Amino acid sequence: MEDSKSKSLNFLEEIVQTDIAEGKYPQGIFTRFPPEPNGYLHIGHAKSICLNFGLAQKFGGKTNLRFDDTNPMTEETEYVESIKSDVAWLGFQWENELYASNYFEQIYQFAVELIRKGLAYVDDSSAEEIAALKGTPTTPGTNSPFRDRSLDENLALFASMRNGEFPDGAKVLRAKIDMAHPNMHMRDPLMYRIRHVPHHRTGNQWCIYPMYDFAHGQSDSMEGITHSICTLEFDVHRPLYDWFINKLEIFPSHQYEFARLNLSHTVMSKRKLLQMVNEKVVSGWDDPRMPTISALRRRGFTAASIRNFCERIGVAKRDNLIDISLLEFCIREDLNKIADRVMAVMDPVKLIITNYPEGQTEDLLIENNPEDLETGKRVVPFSRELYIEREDFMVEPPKKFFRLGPGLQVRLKGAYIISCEHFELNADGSVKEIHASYIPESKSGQDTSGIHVKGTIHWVSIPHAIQAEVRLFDRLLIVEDASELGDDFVKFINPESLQVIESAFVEPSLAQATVGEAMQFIRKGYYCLDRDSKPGHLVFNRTVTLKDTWAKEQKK
RNA sequence: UGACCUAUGGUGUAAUGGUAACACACCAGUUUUUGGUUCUGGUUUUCUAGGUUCGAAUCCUGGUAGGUCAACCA
Repeated sequence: MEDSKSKSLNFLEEIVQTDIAEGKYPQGIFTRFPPEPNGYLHIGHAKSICLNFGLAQKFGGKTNLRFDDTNPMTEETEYVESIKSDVAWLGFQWENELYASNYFEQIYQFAVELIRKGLAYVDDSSAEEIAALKGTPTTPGTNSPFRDRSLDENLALFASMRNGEFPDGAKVLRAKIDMAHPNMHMRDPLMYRIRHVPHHRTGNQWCIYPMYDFAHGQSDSMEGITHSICTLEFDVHRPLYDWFINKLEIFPSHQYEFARLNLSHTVMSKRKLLQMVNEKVVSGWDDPRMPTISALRRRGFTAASIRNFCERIGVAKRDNLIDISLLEFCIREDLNKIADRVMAVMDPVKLIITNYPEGQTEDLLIENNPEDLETGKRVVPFSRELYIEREDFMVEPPKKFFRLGPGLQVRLKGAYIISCEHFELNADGSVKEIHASYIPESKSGQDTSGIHVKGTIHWVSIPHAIQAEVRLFDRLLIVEDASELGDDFVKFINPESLQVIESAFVEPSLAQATVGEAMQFIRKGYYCLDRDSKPGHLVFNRTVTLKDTWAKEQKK
């Protein structure tokens, strides 16, 4: 085998491999990604998606996309659409697009069957009463006064529930298990509740809806899901998952749990993400600072980089906090190979090449990507007056400063070596303009000057440059671990998570940029054109900075 | 004062009773017309106490620490 030396399997892959080796699933393995359509997908979901689809792909199985739409109060078609497009964008194809609501009739029949078996009963108690009789983790619960209704009465009452004869909350259907069970989920869990609420798919067809525990396992089973993977908090649900399947004597899907993804410097809970949207701390679900798939996409992350990230974080059962620098590494790794290099000056200062003829323009050819010469070259106009980055010039440069300063030389990327002659200051002491002379025989690609300079800086030609807005994004929170933070987590939002540069200057080739297209602004970072761009007003998002060892050096 | 899950460098993940490794991060150096990239090297690890064994990160027992569970949410 070509990859006999391949990496060791994760614990889920081992389970699948063992099951296959034992011939447990001759029909092949089946997984499913089961989101509730009540919000947008985030990078934590991406982990689950990669796990579910990846598991099936690796072992020749298939994966369904199933919407867990059993709560009509919270679910909307809008979310269904965004979830589908996110999963597809991530690069996965589902075998079937399914909905738990497809199974409402069958699930209802399952419930009737359990009533017939004496394993379910209709309870007239209120939510408060049920909670009161439930006990606590350390004290057993008490049987409901309605627990011993006759089979016929239960059947009739459940049918009436379905027929809409009772208002919301008047009755529920419960499994008859054990009110003293040490696992709270086994203390006669609710199976059905009454909700006179239209459903985004079934409309007014139903007024009773199955609970998660009586829908998820049953849906898995009906679809022949062999390996139903979910996050750790469902671990305590597994005995119930198995109990229903057992008593119903249906296809035995099995549930396995893994630890959810936690990312440093961000929040992941739907509640907190929603809070930021509602409090307008961010501009929306796809504000590029959000950890949602749609935000990452807008920010310039590639699907490949996210898949790669999910691969690298691995999967296990212990709580984890992944450093966001790994995500940043993954996107840099990908973009380094595929992003064309261009020049953009964020904080411009004027540079005049004193010995370059006024009015002259030179079309320089500069490689698009030194990592991939196949990408060819582009034309970049050069002239007497340029913008360079303010931080690339220092009036009193320290020893290890390889850029421009009085008497210093640098190369202008793809152009000439220049020598700084003098500079002028504004009234406030800031640099107004820099005067330098160029060395004609040092032209990039045909340099006969014999001069070697330590630094190369980027630039744009003033008469040719395009003014643009640039949005610099950085880590959302100033704290690593947000898990301990309450609603006041917004206090810890990084004030520099968004900085807008209204007037940056980019090279003219960027007039042709398309929304979402990834590019590297040389020496600055990876960027993409935002959808807010309009003709005459380009808006760029910074996906991630380049690694900056100089900045690190300076902090020392 | 319950049930269940978990414990390996700074962060993750491997090692499936036989030399604790890989990635990120960090630190050096190399390369470089991006202080990017590349390449090389380095620092840093088995929660604890017993037990089984020729041999334990791995198996057993106790302890400790963290997490999950008491929605008519999923």
